[in-house]
Amino acid sequence: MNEGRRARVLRAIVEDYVATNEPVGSKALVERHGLQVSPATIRNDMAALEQQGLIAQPHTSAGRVPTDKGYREFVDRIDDVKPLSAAEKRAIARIIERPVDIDEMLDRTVRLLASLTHQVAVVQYPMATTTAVRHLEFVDLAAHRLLVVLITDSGQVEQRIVDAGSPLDEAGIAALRDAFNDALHQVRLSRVGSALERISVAPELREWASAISEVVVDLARSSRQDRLVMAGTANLARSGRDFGEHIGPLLEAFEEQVVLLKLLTSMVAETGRVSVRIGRENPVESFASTSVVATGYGTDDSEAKLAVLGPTRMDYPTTMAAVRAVARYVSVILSE
Amino acid sequence: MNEGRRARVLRAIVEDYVATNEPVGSKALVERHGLQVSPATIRNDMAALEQQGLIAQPHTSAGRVPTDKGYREFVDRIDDVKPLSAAEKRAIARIIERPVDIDEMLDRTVRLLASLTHQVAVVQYPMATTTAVRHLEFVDLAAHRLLVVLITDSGQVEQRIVDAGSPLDEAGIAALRDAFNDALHQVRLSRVGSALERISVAPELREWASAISEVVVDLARSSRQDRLVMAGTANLARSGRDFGEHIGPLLEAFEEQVVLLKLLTSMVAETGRVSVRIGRENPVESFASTSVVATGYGTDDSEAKLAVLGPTRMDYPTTMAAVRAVARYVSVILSE
DNA sequence: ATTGGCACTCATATGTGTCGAGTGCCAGGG
DNA sequence: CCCTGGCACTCGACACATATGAGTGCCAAT
Repeated sequence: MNEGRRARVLRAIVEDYVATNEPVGSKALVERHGLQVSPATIRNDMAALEQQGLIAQPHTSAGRVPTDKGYREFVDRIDDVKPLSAAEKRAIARIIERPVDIDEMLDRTVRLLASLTHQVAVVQYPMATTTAVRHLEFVDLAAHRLLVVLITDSGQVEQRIVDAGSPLDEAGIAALRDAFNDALHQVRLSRVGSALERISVAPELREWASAISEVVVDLARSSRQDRLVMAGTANLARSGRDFGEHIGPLLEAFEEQVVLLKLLTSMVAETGRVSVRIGRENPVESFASTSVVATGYGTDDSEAKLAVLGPTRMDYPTTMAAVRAVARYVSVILSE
Repeated sequence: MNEGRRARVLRAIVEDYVATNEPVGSKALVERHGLQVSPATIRNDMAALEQQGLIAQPHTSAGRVPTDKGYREFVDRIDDVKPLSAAEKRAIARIIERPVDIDEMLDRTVRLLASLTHQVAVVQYPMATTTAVRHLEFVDLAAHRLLVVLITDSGQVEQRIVDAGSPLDEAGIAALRDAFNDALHQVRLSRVGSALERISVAPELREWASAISEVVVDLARSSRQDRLVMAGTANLARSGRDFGEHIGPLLEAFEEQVVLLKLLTSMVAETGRVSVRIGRENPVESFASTSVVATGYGTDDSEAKLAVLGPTRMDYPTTMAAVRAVARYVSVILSE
């Protein structure tokens, strides 16, 4: 039995099924793909593929459909990711270039990715590991409450409210502001914790200082890293059938950013490499018929992930190409 | 023909239809609602109601279904909004109280509203009209680029990048920072524009100053007002059928925040009053079978809107009660 | 104004038969 | 050993007919 042809058959089945969303039979296969053998031969191959668990038939005497394992095989065999068309490349460059700020850029990026792939796109906020504290600002909100604003030299701004019980006057705030800025100016986010250990303030400010320290450490650690932007949920409706109608739990999972974040970080994907999780390969039950195509982006010192989510019956080559291309463009822009 | 009973019949039809999602017939009505008349009588009433365009039948010899106009009548007749259960009230108080910051609070609020109503919830960021500038911070990002951070005394933080072509050194940044903070400290957001007219800087900083001014004015004007938080899209899947399967355009509209914002602001709703738009009453085509229950929240000087979106076939009393209650609680918290 | 009776409508469910795509298997040929 | 053509078989999809019953509108009687 011809080994190379069997691989071609699998590829053909995946492609046809993705294109038509109908189980593909032996006859249609030879016609649409110019295979130089008879349908009967293909049937034998298909029987073998089914034996290996790569394809399955929805019911007796129907065509074959790829299984998760079949898609996996298919994806693993893609060696040269097909490049995007020139038009698409231009679109990417045009849309992403010259962003107003980070939020704006991520927003555009995620929309772009969604519209390129016709799927749901997700982008994680990037965090620069070399990012350092630029400035801390304290704003007196009302009695007992202080707004802490952390500005980094990569242009991120984080804020949180601190409430330490005892009142605080203008002079106190000024003293704290100076103390913290002295201690933290130009300190990397990853070192904020240790830098704060040797901060010294007047005794009556101790309580506030420790409360603030706690918050600042927290801000520095989780700075945006735990946020996601998403777009393209409307595309879910179009490909609704593909999820076996279990679209509800999926939408829920999408809203639960924690789940998505976990999923993304669990996909190792060193930058530049596109990794794929297919259907039940995902550790989440509601993703049983969902695939995730993810990759890292950003520069060495500013790593984050972006991904596309869609039905297992998805155009993997195109999606992977889009994900890779967008990640590269964004990385370039970010490194400037 | 008994006038009062006819109103009761309409109410009963709406309630039953909302509960069962099936056209309701004359017989079932008398049974489920203990009306002391025969089905034939109800049929006469129904004929009259249909005459007025309040109800309709999907096809001959099926039960009746409320029309948009019917729902409208029903909603207008709700005088005393039924209060929430004690348990629900406690849940609201517990979830919203003691927020870490505004973002956190709005996030919680919108999720709460979604889970209370089992619909999609939307909350607009509040803007205090009396809010004033607390501090402006300029961060040097790279050559030619400056991050402008605006901090208000209500604790909002806004940022944007300015790029004015010519380089700028540390001293220049410091000069600008001082000039702008002098001019704007404690100035209300609504007056930022005029306050900036009389700012004066060294000639070589003119170009930068005007670029920055433009950005700051923009920040002050649109400060967050144009952002929405949303939750509960998963609920769309559950009530999918109700939208006649046209769920796609709906999801699109939901992603297009501009549309939603316009819709919300077009619903006059003075604070404390819950207003309802039913189906085609909405000026947006894709909302043909969607209802919006909205209200204002916040204090006098800090107005914004929140709303619940769902199928026209929606439990209006409960939804309206939830919207009103949540708006009140949030207003109280905000005013502190 | 209300009621019971009655004929009528029509969406839905159920059953039956046909059709055809697709399969598995087998025996024959290169 | 692999490929091929042939053949019987399976079973979903579709069309069609029929039965069911909820619900209606109208009318004459109260």
